[in-house]
Amino acid sequence: MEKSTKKTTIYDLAELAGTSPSAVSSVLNGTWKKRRISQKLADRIAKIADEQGYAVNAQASLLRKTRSHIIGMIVPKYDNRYFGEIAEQFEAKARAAGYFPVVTCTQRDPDLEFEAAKELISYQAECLIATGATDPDRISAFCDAAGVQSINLDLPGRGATSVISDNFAGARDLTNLILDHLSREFGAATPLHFVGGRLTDHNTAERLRGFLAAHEGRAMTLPDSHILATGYSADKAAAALNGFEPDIPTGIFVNSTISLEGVMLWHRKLAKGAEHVRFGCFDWDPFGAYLPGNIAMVEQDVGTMLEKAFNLIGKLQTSRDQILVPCKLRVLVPPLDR
Amino acid sequence: MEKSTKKTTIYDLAELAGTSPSAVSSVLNGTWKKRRISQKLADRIAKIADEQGYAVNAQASLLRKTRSHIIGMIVPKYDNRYFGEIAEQFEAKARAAGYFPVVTCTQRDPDLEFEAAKELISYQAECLIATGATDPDRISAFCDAAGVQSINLDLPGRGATSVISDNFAGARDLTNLILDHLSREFGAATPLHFVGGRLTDHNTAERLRGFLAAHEGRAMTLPDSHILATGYSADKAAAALNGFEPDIPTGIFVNSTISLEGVMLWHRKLAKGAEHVRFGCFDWDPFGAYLPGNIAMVEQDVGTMLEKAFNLIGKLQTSRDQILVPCKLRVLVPPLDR
DNA sequence: CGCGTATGCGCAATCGATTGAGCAAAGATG
DNA sequence: CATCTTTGCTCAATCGATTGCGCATACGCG
Repeated sequence: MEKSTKKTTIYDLAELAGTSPSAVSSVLNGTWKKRRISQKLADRIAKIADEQGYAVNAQASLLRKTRSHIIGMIVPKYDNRYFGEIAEQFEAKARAAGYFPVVTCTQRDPDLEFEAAKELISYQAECLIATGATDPDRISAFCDAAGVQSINLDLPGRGATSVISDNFAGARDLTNLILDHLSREFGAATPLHFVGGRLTDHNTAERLRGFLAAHEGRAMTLPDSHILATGYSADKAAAALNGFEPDIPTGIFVNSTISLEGVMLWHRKLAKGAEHVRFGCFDWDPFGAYLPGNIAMVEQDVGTMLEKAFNLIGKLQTSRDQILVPCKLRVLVPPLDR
Repeated sequence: MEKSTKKTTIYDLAELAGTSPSAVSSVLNGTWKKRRISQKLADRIAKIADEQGYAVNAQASLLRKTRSHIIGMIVPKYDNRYFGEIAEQFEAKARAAGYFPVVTCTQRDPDLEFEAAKELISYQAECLIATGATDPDRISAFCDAAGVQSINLDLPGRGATSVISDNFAGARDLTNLILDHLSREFGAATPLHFVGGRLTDHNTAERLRGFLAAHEGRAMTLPDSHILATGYSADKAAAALNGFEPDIPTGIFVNSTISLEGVMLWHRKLAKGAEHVRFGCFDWDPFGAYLPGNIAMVEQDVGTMLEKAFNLIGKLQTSRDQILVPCKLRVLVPPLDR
């Protein structure tokens, strides 16, 4: 056990084993059979390396090699289960495919996103998956210039192939489900409220489109005042609903779990009428499923989305397509009789 | 826009700018003033680098430099808000301190944990924070051998300084709170049930100790059957409670949010008695706060824990201390009159 | 003009691992 | 014994950026 601060290198090991650095290198990276190193020497080197607590210097190694096997992902937040699951499954799938995954969280900050992307490219990432990026096109443009493949996940861009949820269909189905439920439970349904998200954001726009389509399909006209796209913040969602005291059965389409937190803040403070509020949420959370009044949640199909994304890796991207992945509608209430 | 697959290097830029690689290097890494490069040449190089979409090769750069500024973290899962918050705050604090954070998720798999630690050390990480590691000592031993500092977070080890929550005090306070609440709301309290976790696990052991201490403090004897440390799985927690139909006011100490999911599974299926079940959970989840019957949650103080951990970085660890960080008790019910 | 100092920049060694090429010795073949 | 093949290993160039050192040229000053 040397106490030197310098790390052990293959040159140190070579000296200890009385052999050359190239022999050490090939033994430790598994190419020794190809290089006709004897089993005996290989064993000796491996033993010494183990004793010395040797770890290869990835910087030196990767500098020489042609491929890094690094694959990067940018994630905006870890404050919900969706991105957590994306990160976790991404890492698992990447490792299974022989990659070294590096995930970095960029707080929905466009500049940080870009910096992080640049850093990942500096580390010679072979592919970059930008998840929920605020400015995906800037990232894909830089990746293009650097000759690195990029893929958009969750939010589409025009600079690279995008794998996204089918927000329109998911939102339409969820809206229909809430409306149906209101009719069955209370005998009639009135137009829902739409809470959360930003209208300039692609996903919110698509979900609103599905929301409106469901209402149109029933020839229901939706008052403008029912659309409360207040952004991604619990407080803002709660503030937007503040003062709203539903005196008839009422349904709410909640856009994202963070908005759901806001809706719950409002809901629990309702003096009256809380018992005939029903809602559904576009996004899944295990505890969301147990909230009083929650009818259904839309779960995005993370596994399939990542599978599609991984299938794109290495393939020449011939188009800037959007790959739509259907969502799973999780119904939380027992079916009512009709 | 060259279409070559090879990446732009400082040599390419030097040629384009009609200067030397050393000038390019110093301009791009900010040391050009020290090297007395003229503003004019610096501007020209910066412009060309920008046009070419140049990104420094971190491998080459770090190989030459003495410090990597990389700091690694190992996280077991992203399936709850706790670890998500740890990862997010770690990255933010690391960046603020000028580090390049790399977080990797190891699925509670001891071998994967070790492999990931080794990889991070290969990348010349200067410090490794092992969060909730299954086998922290193996990791710190390897870090020691490689001359890399390691810190344990959330779960203690004997090989490195550990920053952990004060599980004992948190659990004792939560238990007392639930017992108090039962007394006030229903006039009397009976011994609680303890659901979730593994008794061999340090945190569960400490929490159980706090749980028992609170009962002892009231001279309550706890039947062995009340301790259901069924591991970290919602299904197992639900199964352990299966058949339990409380006919008197009942309190449950839920150890971790994943167990809370199981308790809710059981609770919502109760034929009767659900209305006098009260529980508290050791761990925080925003939606957990809105669950019917939930009295309080214990939130671990992630910010302070990470602060303490960051304060250790670079400091010579003179001891293998445990640094205890108090938890925050989040009371979810309005105070009852006495 | 002569000498000292400041300015601006390039040369070449270096970091640690990888890898094509090649050399020496042992073994096989006739 | 001579020649060819195989075995086992080493040499040295290389990846791209960093950095100590040193060489010009320009400038200041008496």
